[in-house]
Parts: sequence; structure tokens; C-alpha cells
Amino acid sequence: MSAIETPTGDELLKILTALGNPHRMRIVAALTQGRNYVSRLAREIGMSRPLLHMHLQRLEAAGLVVGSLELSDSGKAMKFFEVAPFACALTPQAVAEAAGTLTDQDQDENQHGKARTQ
Amino acid sequence: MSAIETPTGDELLKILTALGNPHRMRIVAALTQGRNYVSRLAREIGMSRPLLHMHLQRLEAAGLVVGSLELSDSGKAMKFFEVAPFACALTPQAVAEAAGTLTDQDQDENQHGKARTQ
DNA sequence: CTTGGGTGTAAGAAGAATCTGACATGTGAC
DNA sequence: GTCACATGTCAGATTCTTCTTACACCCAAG
Repeated sequence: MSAIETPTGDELLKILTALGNPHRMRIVAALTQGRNYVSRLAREIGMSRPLLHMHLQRLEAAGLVVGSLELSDSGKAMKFFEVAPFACALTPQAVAEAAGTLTDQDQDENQHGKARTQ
Repeated sequence: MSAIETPTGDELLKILTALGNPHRMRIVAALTQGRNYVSRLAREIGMSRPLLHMHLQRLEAAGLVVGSLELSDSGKAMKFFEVAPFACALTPQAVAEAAGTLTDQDQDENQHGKARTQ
């Protein structure tokens, strides 16, 4: 799991745009110290909850964090998030390799199939 | 040179936002195959020259490419670009470590000194 | 002097990302 | 019922990024 992965162009692009944001970097940093649920995390890092929700969605879409909706002892629904054990190397060769598999201008929700534009 | 570096938060952020763009990824990929000058590169990858100029500026500001203004045999000024041998690992720990050294809201050009806003 | 190829840059439009505020929902405790 | 605390989502404003177009300059060749 801690091996250096070589994601596709679109995956790497999603990872980079997800991490290329100071708030999201700090979110990942906070989750590295342990899992947490949304409202508490929002309080701790001083961010509005809807905003944190959006950032977590972006991080989860990139596969950098994983969230699971659990029920606390009292029955309250709480969404816990934790970091995914991602690891990818950022080198010119890795970027060049990934750039070759870029689908250019459609980042749709077709990561299960392979519906090319052409 | 090919060791895994651990940049500061602001540096990593600049690297990630620089690479988190399909055009810039393709520019890095094109420059991996050899140095090139701006107008020719713009022709090859099918991009307007001012736009490529902006992207190259962004990549150079992040330290991912280096440009040098040279004079051709005929005396024409040509700006050559080549990739810098960057290498950094993208792991939760690296992100957490970098997030600790983020200056939050000022991304000014004060990477030489330490001129804080306040 | 005009043409062709190189450089850089600035203004403004278009589009995407970010952020706030308000709303709707559910559950347990008082 | 009302409060506190959790969830999610939406509309709109704002800000940032991206991109085009147009301009400026320099040098060599015809």
C-alpha cells in the first residue's frame, strides 16, 4: 500500500488540484493525526461546515480521504473521515507519463467505463 | 539531485497548483523530451503563445522549469525552457509536514527574507 | 522600409473555484 | 414542544484562473 503508484493522467490531475489548496492541505494534515467527524473538524480548524463539506468532497473524489457515515452511541449520525494511504512520486517522468493518458477536456463521471470523446 | 525533497508549505502549494492543470502537465511532458523555445513549443502543442508564456511563468515560479534567454546564430533572442530535475513525494505525512509551514494568506514574493504581513 | 520571426506584456471577457448564509432533515435530552 | 448537535444542500456573491486579442519591441533578410 505504501508503494509508489503511477496514476492515470486524470487521476493525477484530480489529486493535484485537490491538494493544491491551503485549506485542503490543512484538512489532510488534521486528519493525519486521527479520524474525525465533520462538525468537530470544522470547529477545530476554524472553517464553516458547508465549506469543509465541499473540501472533503473534493478530497474524497480524488481518493485522498475516505468517509463513512456512522452512528454514535446516542444514535446521532456522524460522518467520520480519515486519510487514505496515498503515495505518488512527483517527477518530470511521472508527470510526462501521466500527461500521455489525459482525456483533455472531459472530466465527467465515466471512470468506470472508457467512453472516449472520439 | 534525484533525492526526495521536502519543500515548505508554500513551495509545495506552488508546485501542486502549477502541476494541477492539464495544459501545464502537457508542457512539462513536452519539455521532458528536450529543451525548446517558446514560439516553437507553442506551435507544437497547439497553444497560443501568450497563453503558453503565462503557463511557463507559472511553472518557472514553482521551480519546475528553468528558462534562459539565448541568442541564436542569427542574433535573434530566443527563450529556451527545460524541465528542472524536481522530485517530491506526495504522502499524507509529507502534506501534513508541509501544511505546518503554510503562511496561510500571503503568497507574496518574499521567499528570500521573512517579511510577514503584520 | 517592409516582411517575417523572435520576445514580452497589458486589458478585458469568459469561466471555474471558493465562500457565506440560509434552509431542510433527523435524533436525544429537558 | 424546544433546544442542542449532528447531517446534507442550495443560491448567490465574490474572487481567482484561464484565455484571447491587441499592442509594444528587437533583429535579419529581401
